[in-house]
Amino acid sequence: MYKTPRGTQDILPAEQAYWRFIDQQASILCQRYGYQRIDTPVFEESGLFYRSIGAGTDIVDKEMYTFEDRSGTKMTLRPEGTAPVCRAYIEHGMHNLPQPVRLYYFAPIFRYERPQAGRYRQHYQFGVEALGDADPSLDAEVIDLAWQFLASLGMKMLVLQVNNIGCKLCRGDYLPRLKQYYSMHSEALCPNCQVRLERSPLRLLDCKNPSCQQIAQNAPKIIDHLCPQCDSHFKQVKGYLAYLEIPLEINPYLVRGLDYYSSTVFEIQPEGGGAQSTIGGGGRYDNLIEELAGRATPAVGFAAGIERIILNMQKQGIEPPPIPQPKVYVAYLGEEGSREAVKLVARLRRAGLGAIKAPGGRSLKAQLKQANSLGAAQVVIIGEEEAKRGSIILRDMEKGDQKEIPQQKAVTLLRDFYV
RNA sequence: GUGGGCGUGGCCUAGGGGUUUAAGGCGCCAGGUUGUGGCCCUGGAGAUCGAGGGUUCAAAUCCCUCCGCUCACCCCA
Repeated sequence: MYKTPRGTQDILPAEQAYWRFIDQQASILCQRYGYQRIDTPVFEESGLFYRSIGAGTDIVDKEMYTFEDRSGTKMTLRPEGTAPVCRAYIEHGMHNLPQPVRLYYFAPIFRYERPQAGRYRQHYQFGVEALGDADPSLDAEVIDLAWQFLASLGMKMLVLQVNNIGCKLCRGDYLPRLKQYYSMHSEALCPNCQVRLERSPLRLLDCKNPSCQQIAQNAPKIIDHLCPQCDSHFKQVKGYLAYLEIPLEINPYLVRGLDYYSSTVFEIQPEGGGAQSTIGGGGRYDNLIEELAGRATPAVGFAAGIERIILNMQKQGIEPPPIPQPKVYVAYLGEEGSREAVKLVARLRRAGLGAIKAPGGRSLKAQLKQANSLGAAQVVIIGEEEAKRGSIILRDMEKGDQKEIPQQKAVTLLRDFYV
């Protein structure tokens, strides 16, 4: 028997209410904030991700779904959303639009990882990107949007962690200090961190290994070594967030796993969340577009994992609004009844009212039983006699009473009921 | 990639060598008289007990291998 590939899942009708709800809240909010939807291809040339996410990151080194197409071009299933949006920004000359350009996406993401709670090989992310403006208020806007988004879903007890990981300038000064400090403790570092020391020293700070964490405690923090510009930027972002009344924690160890981030970075987690608790994160990537196209374009963005959001909604007992089901069920008896039922169901549907016809060849009792378990509020019954008479029986399932009415009145009556 | 737990009808579970022709609950279908739901009662369909191999007179039950699911590490959304 065929099954969903490892780490993927079917989103069954029973779960769709969550997805509709989240999708709706996201697009309503984006509209309100002036972010426009963009959809990019599910796969891109592999190079885009190598150059943006960075060799040496887990994503690029071991998590990408890469294949050659028939022409021999290396393609990769999108492992994150920012780089494709930047590619689109460049490709379509969006620097000619009023800056910043505000975009959002809701798209599947692919990473070859061992699946576990809240982690999938195909998962969905809702993300926003604001490209073409370096103003700190834009950082705050993106964080605010992220925060309001989660709040609009009814999520509570969220923690926002913020850090600033500096620009090239700060790092030029800071990284040597960091490396120097860590070189003194290199024997005590985990094997991973031995490698990080050379390849991505910043990420030494957020190693989860206990002994590494101890070392990190006394390590110089980049937050204390920001250049005047970054320092001021960070202060302003914090200031704006205070005006917006968004509580935050400064986490000097927060470093994101993608190389393109600079300056502001942030993550949102549920309070006391365990493994895979991060439901959203983002930050500035002021150098990414320049690296991809040569034109300096500051930008800031955010992305949230939908599956993790749903997981947390369920943990918090949040129920999404249900997806409306047809309220009218048309039961019938006999061939004549079936004909009339088909006609009536069609009339109802064309009038914009949800209706379903009973399956064939069942007793009236069975039909009513099904109507009940489908949650129909009104059942139309067309027996042979009613069919002859040109009438129908309209049964209110909640009250349990019914009346016979002329067929012509059915749509009108049921429409009233629908309102 | 590493480690733990688990694999019995669509779902949840019982059974841990012979009394099992694999049991129960949910769900599905049908009946409980003539054309009427929700409760109740009765019946039915539906399982090569994850796969392959081995031990044994006898395996869902014991052993091995593989596969899958799941949780955790790593990393991330």
